[in-house]
Amino acid sequence: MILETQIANALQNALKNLYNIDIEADPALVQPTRKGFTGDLTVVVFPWVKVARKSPDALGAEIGQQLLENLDCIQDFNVVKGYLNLQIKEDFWLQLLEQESDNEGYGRLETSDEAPVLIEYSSPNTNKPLHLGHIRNNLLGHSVSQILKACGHPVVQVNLVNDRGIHICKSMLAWLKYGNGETPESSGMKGDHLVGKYYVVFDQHYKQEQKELIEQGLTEDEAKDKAPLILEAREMLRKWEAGDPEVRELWATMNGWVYAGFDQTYNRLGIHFDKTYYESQTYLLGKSLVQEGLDKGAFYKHEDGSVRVDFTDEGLDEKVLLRKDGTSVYMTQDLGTAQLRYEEFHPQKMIYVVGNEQNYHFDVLKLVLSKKLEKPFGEAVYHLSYGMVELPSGKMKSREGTVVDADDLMDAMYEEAKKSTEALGKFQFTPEEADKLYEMIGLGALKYFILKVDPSKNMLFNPAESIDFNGNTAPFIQYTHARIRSMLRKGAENGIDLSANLPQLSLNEEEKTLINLLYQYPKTVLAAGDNFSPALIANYCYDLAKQFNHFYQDTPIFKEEDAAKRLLRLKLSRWVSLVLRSGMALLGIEVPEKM
RNA sequence: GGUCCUGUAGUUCAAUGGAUAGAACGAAAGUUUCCUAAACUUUAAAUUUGGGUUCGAUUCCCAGCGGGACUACCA
Repeated sequence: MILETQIANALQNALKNLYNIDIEADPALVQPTRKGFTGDLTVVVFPWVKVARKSPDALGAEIGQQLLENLDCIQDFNVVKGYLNLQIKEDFWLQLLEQESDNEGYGRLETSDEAPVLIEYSSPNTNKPLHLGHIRNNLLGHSVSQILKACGHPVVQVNLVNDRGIHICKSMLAWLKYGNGETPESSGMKGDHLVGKYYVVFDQHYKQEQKELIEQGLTEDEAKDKAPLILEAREMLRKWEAGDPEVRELWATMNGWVYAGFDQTYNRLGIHFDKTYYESQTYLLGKSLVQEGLDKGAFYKHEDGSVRVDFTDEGLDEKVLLRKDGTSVYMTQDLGTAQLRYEEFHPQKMIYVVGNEQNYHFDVLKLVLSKKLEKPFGEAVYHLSYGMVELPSGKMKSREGTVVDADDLMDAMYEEAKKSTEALGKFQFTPEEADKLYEMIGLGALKYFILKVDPSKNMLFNPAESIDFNGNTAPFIQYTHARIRSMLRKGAENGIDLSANLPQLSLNEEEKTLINLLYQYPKTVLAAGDNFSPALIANYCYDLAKQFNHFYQDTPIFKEEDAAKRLLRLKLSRWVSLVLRSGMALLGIEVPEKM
């Protein structure tokens, strides 16, 4: 941002001096020069053409002349149709290279001591294993956390596990009836998958019962409501809420299986939480807030006994906050956890990574907290709303069995990575090295595939086509990194000292383009933080790797006879490898030394 | 019905209101006695339609058409 800020300030002065125009010295007025034009940075002068009463070309020339005279960093300028293109002195680029090419923290700010940003993500139910939708959630949450840290914010990552409710009772009941005491140990099944299996078993039997009842003359709705299994499940939930020891014990056991399974999946994905909340431990808190709102007259008791809030004047509907039987709904619980988190962490911001199907819910949550309960943290609530992962057949539906299981998908990616690596047969890896590499490549490809898409947009996943390893993918970037690392090892073997200083020398086009691109990295990290968008980092890494490969293709390094040029190119390569590693780490993706 | 989101090459994705709309996959054609060819080069191929605002619109506004979500005492 150094250049942009300097130029923006000089631009402000120039416009004032030349035409008595006042503008904000906004660094965003200075943008990278578009490919195909001469220059490094560009100012668009159209906005001031009218006020200055000059032609775009004349205006650009006059401003350019002022900047040239007043700024040391500018070498030259040219004007094309109102675009003022500035060329930066090579000295600036060379100095940047000398200063930053071995800085592993390049592009990252020191953590400040401001109030933390709290980010909730994952938020699974304990009645079924994680699927592709959860993967997008988890990857986004983790990556945004890393990006915010890199922007200097203290971050607290939290999970909220929905561990109670009718859905869990369904799995429990089916296991009691049809499980024959099956456990993860006895079946060799991962705990979350085992519990998920009985959730499906429940649904199958439940459907069968409904069918029979309909044949006896009941309507579909009646059958759904009167089937013996659902009555039993409800009874079980009632017992759970009453604290029945047997039900509670089974609940604890089966949830324990699920947590063990989740932990494996989380570990493999490389994510962790600073704190995990459980709905069973927090759902009561919300009720006191609902009471508080009732006392204040912010909510009202409907004639059927439920507590509701009216937002018809905000263009929304009325929303139930407490069921007529006094039990809590999702909203009740979210009110409580928000309060709890505020008291525990006093965060400047509370980010909820939740799919866009819940936009309405979070509009209401925020309104209730800020407008109705007048909580100081209401405005801190931020819904990081992301798009659905769709299959060619449409949305994933767990009940219809059209889900892509998270563990299966990771296994498949590993196998793909293994297959491609073995097909190339380039290196002899030990079994341990190979295993690590396949995991790195397979999961990298998966993570990148998901994170490169703008979070707010829906995306498509086609299970029939495996995720690519070529083109705009993680393996492409990983490969570029590995290549550079290999060069650096060779350089070290040949006794090239990368800490030596560069003499005065000039840069070729390829080199300058690369340095210019590396200069963009810190800005990109900040932009990714402002927009909560790992996609910006992913696309940056791809551009950098692509540009490096282009450079590498026709620029000799070890064969270069001029030792100074050789040194420059190696330093530049090292810098690229560090930034690639740093950027990929922000996405939660590791890069190999060899592949 | 109401509210909101969305529409870019055959396909999957890019483009703070700025220049000639970028990539990748797929298709066609090339590059290896040379630092890792999971690479590189070249070709063909796109802004849903109609208005408006603007010096300038893929981007902002309005309308139509297409797709999706929400509109639960589920989460």
